[in-house]
Amino acid sequence: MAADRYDFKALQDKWKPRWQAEGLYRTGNDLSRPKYYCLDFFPYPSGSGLSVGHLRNYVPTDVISRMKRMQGFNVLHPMGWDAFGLPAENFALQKGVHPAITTSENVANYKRQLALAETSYDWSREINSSAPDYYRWTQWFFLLLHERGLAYQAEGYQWFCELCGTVLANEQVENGNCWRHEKPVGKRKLKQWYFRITQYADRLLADLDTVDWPDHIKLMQRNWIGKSIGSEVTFQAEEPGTGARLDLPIFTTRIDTIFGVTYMVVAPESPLVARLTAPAQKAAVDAYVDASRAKSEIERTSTDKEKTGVFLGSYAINPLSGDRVPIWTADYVLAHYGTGIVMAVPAHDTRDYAFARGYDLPIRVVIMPASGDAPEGEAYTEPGTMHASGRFTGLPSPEAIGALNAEIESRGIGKKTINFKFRDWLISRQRYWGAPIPVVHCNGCGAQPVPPEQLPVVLPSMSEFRPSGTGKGPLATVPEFVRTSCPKCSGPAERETDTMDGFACSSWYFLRFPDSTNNRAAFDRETAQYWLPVDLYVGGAEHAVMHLLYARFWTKVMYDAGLVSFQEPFYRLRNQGMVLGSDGQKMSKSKGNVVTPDEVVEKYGCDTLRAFMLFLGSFETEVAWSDEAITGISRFHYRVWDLITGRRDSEVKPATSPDALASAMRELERQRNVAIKRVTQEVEGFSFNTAVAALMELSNAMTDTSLLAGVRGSEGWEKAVETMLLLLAPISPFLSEELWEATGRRERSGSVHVQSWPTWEEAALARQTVEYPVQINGKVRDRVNVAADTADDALRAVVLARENVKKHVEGKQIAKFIVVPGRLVSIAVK
RNA sequence: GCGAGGGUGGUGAAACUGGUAGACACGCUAGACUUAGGAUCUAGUGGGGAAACCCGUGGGGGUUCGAGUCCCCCCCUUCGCACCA
Repeated sequence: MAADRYDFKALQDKWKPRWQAEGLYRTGNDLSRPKYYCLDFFPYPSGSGLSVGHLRNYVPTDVISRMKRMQGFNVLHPMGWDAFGLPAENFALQKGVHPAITTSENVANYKRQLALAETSYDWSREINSSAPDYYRWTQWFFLLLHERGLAYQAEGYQWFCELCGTVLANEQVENGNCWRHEKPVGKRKLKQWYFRITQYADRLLADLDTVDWPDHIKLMQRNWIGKSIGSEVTFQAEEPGTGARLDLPIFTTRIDTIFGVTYMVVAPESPLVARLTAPAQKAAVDAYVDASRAKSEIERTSTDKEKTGVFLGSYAINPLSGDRVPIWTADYVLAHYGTGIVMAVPAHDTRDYAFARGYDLPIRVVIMPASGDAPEGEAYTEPGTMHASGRFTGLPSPEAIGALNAEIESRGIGKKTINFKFRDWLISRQRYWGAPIPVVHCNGCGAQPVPPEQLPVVLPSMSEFRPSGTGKGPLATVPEFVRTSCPKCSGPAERETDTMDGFACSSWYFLRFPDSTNNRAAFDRETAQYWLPVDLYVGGAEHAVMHLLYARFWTKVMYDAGLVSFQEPFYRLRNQGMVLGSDGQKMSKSKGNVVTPDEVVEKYGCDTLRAFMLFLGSFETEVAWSDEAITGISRFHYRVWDLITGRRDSEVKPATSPDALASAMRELERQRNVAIKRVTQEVEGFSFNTAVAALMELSNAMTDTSLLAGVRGSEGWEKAVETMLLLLAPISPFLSEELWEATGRRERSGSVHVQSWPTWEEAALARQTVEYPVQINGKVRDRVNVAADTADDALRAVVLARENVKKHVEGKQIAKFIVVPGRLVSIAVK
């Protein structure tokens, strides 16, 4: 038998090198077997290393990968590094070391810590997005998007933090503040590269129906895309002074309220403001426009703030009612949504209502509620019956929308339109640590893509790469990088000096793992065809929109280009909950509540860390770390050890009768089958905490049984031991392997980790006798034990003969007698 | 404000399509063992009560033989979005 006492340290030292030598975690190349691609979100290897919080997803995906391997799947479970990007660069700046160096140090630390948890990654497929042989292909995808008209350059306002001296990505602006300084940021107008993701809006929306993702994530994407169906209608305005006619196109989802328009609003940023301002109003309007530009985004968008605006001094004609209404500018209208111009209907829009009340503008009711009168003191925003709306009066408003759309279309002044809230993806960064955008600017030929055979455009090694704050990236200061020749005319030209958003790197990395060393293509089509889409994708909900939307977009572009045959990259998605410190707060160095895998493995061992990560609580909810609760798992491992190594054999007592022994063994066999079913289904269904509980129940049942003489060594006992170790293998790999060996099984059939996953028999789950609680008028009054196959009539007779039942039924009428098979008996009396 | 989650013992949590609320643990209580340990084992542990019973899943109503689960109203809380016309 094995060592006397469970010694996790010794087991780790023993098995780690053996498994490595045996190549236990290498992905199989037999493409005829069914595959399972289990992927974790692409991590940024941060300087602070892993806390146990990071293991909240790495352990569960590892457990599933291990179970799937045992179930006969060819499993791809890889890991790589999202090493390009602002966090990596900022960390390097802070340390005063080149990001290539900090990145490789951080990666080494991450790998060391992941090894502590014995995650079964196939490290031969490791990738790093900052390596030239990776970003070469990121650039290649840029060219693909460019070739398909999906990458373009345009002037745009971008967040700019004066304190950082650089532009910021949208995701680095939190509530209008810079994430590093918590100071409001403004916007600067710069020429930027964009990806035309909005062209895929409809498909990004529709295909959400085809994937197995959490509903709230789908919802967040739907809201982010923000599809709204409405109408575009052109109003006519008169330019003050010249009297020239000006088109004022507006977007509305409520064209049925168009007869209620009492004024128009143009966003302050709109160039139309200047043209529509009458000389008498110029001073006031200019002051207003300047003031609103100076406002921070929070001030502007806060909903409870009073709405402000200025009359331009000009008027527009409502093409349907013929009304002449004043035109205002007000910053509650956003320049970038719809046309940046709004028809204001105070009677039926809460914002217009608030504004109209503030500036004493007329309110005209044109929709009546189905019952009663229009509400006083607020806008009526529900559908209703058309009122005071010319020939449309009397129609239900949803019908009127169709009729009005037909009307404006036939008159050529508008049409039904769809609008989206989200915008094209701004990908240029005036930063150093990213994939250079593979474009060359030529005076004669304009912006030219770098020919694919010239990739990668290598990021030059620089010692001074601090952002300049000039709106030009650090690469602009490297003449050898900038100076080049035009791929088209061969004349002198300059390289683009912006780098790509880090999200570009993570938009295709899942395609690289199946074929991570390919130097002829980003991926091999046949291999990709076999492995993709990803079967299970696990990570934090903070990427609900950005990364998951971008990756879906790239996948669809690849599909359109005929490169892949699937339209969605991630079939099944799950988000883990956060692990808080034992004080219930987010783990952070400054709070001193960070728990690292290092200290836990040192104190309790890898198996206990793994099982405890699963046992903490349900997978998707937030949980607090607990130093006390982990002892429960630790004890469980000790108990399993003692149970199987027979350390408690001295306590064995003879069975009271042969019957008692036989029925104990039957019960053990039932429990064994229950455990197989529960662990299998609960791991599959991400209910890891109850899967661990199921193993504890099996262990408890085995403990009870093992104390009877004649159990140990019996066939039934050996089956139970075997099942226990197989079910435990994905969760506690060291303990199960050691016991597998100690019981002679490894010698016969190899590692526990290469065994077939056990299966259960449905018939073996049934108990021979069933205890029925008896409810009388909803209260449990008695319990009866009967054979499981007792017929309802016989059961009724047994129940009614019981003293406790008689007591409650006597002298009353039995209105109902309900038997829920295997569950309970319920009697209704009156 | 809008949208989506969530409120269950002293604690973390279980509970399939409406079917014994609290599985599994932590903690606690009592006992055993003892080369005295923050170890291990045994028993108990939702609250009240000697018991019969009564009460109990945020609060209040309802449907049902039966409600943590379904319906209506309200409170608290976390997370998204935040003037999207």
